[in-house]
Amino acid sequence: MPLRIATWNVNSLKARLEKLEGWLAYAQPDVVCLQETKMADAAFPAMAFTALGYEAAHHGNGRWNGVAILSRVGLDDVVAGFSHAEEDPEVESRLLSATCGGVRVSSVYVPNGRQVGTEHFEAKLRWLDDLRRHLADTCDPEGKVVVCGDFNVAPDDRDVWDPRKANGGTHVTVEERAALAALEAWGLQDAFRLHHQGDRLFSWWDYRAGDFHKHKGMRIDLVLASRPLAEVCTFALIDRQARKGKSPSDHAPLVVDFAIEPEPS
DNA sequence: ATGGTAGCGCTGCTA
Repeated sequence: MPLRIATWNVNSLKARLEKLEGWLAYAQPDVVCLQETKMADAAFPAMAFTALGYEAAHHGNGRWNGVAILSRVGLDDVVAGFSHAEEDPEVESRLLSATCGGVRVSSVYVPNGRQVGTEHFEAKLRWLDDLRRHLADTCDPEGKVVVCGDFNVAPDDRDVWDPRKANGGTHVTVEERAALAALEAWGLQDAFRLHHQGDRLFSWWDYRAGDFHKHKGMRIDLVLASRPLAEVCTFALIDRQARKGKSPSDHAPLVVDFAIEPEPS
């Protein structure tokens, strides 16, 4: 059995818990990275996941952001935030790391950036660079490392519904793509692209204006894998079914399989 | 079509 790792921006764990529970039973992931739980740690429904066989860790402050990792192959050495916490960017709770079955897993929720040219956009670029530094400080790219989450960057024009219309907006700028490329240059590969080369294979669609049904979205949810894992990546799928039905998240989950045996914790 | 929807939580912010 391969090790199955998934990532899903659930856009409120409280609103999505029932849907997530059903999806876990259906997709059978070993490790799940969640983003936008919009929850405080005290409200995290750990018991719901325990009942399904998952250990869980959460890092959230309440109303916005919030990340979690669920694992049924062990959950050790949990760390919230960056290794270098000079300016304490972790007030926003966008990064959580843990070792699961011998894989160093990070769940990331990269800042949206709002508008190009604003302080929020600059903060997004700094955050991506902080993530690169954090990984370089704490991980070996020749080891088993995955960085999973909502990167709020569409890696290239195939990942945007209309590159011409998106031009000038966030998620598609040269600067954001360069920051993502710098992460990859450290030693990570976009696992989805190891198995799919097509365009318009999106993971997020705006709730507004019926964008999902117009196929107007972006691929911004990624699993980045170090070389030893990328070499044994056997499967990758964006589960569009989970974006349908009653009360969906605006993101679909991404599922990736690696042909490795989980190491005991 | 510079609109539109969802979540949180109670007013407007974030996405």
